Amino acid sequence: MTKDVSTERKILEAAREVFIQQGMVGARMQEIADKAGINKALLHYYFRSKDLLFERVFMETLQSNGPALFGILGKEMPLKEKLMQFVEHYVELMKNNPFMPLFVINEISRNPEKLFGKIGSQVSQVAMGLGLQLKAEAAKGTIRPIEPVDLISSIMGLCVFPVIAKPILRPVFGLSEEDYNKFLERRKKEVPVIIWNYLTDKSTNE
Amino acid sequence: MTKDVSTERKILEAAREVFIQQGMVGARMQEIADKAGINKALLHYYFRSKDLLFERVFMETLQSNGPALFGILGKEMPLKEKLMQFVEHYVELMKNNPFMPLFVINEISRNPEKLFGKIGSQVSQVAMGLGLQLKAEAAKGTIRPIEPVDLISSIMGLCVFPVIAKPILRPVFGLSEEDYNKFLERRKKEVPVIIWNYLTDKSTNE
DNA sequence: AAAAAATTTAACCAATTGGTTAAACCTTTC
DNA sequence: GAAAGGTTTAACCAATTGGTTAAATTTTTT
Repeated sequence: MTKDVSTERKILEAAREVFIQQGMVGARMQEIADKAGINKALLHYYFRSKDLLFERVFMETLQSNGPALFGILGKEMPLKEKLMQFVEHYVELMKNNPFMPLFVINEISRNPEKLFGKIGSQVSQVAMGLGLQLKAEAAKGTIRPIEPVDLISSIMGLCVFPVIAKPILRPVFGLSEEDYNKFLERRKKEVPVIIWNYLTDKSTNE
Repeated sequence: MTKDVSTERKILEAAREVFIQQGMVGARMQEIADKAGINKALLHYYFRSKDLLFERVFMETLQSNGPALFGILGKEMPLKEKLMQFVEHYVELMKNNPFMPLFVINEISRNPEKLFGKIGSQVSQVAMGLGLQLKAEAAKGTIRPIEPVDLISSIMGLCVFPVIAKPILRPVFGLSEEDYNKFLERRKKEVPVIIWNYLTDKSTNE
């Protein structure tokens, strides 16, 4: 069954599922083999060790999503437009891969150095470009002065929390699955409003 | 050494450190015993199994922080005041326990049911109270109408992301430890501003 | 059809790990 | 000083798990 898909891909898909749900430590090679419809021997025949397999899956996960997402911030585009597009893409991405953010955060926390050499420099580049735009806009007086870290942390925090905290939020606020989905959709509109309000507000607090 | 501290407490402190840094799956009983300055036999003599020990540590973690923190939202107090106090406490709490948020989120994700019976109902109560206040203020026209989930998710997301994403943010934005701490301090002031701006802004977007 | 590569089977190994046991040794309590 | 409980030591067990091996079988390539 599904013979047209290469075994390597079947393994990678299976591994991705298991790693994302169980984490690197919790994942079992046997479970990955089962889910891929093969046996452990063949699994090791393709990817010599658990570490190598994980490395591959993790990097694929990042590379297949990171560039497109953060690329938005690097485009030549008005700030507000960037903001809306980024949030839309980011929330949608997480809606389709709910386990991803926690997975990424966990594994980066477990091994911060590994990451930076690979994709860190690209993101840094984007951050720098964004920084210039923020400075220029602030000089024109169209937005308040702000550091890129502050802005990106705010945007991502607003988007990511509802997803990673879903198991807490749903019972505490008594949300049905449908309620929760509405809530997520609301974020797509509201997060840009929150951020844009903040950026363009002239009043000093208090 | 430190003989006045009961062995039970020494174990719990050690276990807390190990669990928080390694997670439930990654933690090793031997490491906990070592860090507590005792041996594995005694460890099992006090807490029969890893599961029981973890249960105890996890609940202590929640119960020693949750009520005080979310209690703020339940107090009789102007919204803006709640907002500022909550953020101040929350960020400070995480500054002193940087591994806690990721730990809590992970373990709740691993086992959502276990939590709700214990502290979920209290938080629900607080959420309800907050909901009434939000409705009353919105009726008076002092803030925009908003659901408690939306508000709390926004506040917590803005506070928690800088902490859990620290290993990403620091290298990507080239922050020194000092820079990062300044950044965190900035959050204490800025998060309430972001939220309050959003709540009190009358303009419909675009 | 022959050669090469992919896949299965099944047994096996070594290391780790949660947990146990039993005897001895301290320390405190009564 | 006897009893009881806390603590150590050290060996041990069973289960899990990452990884290996070798031979047999199937599929693909040439």
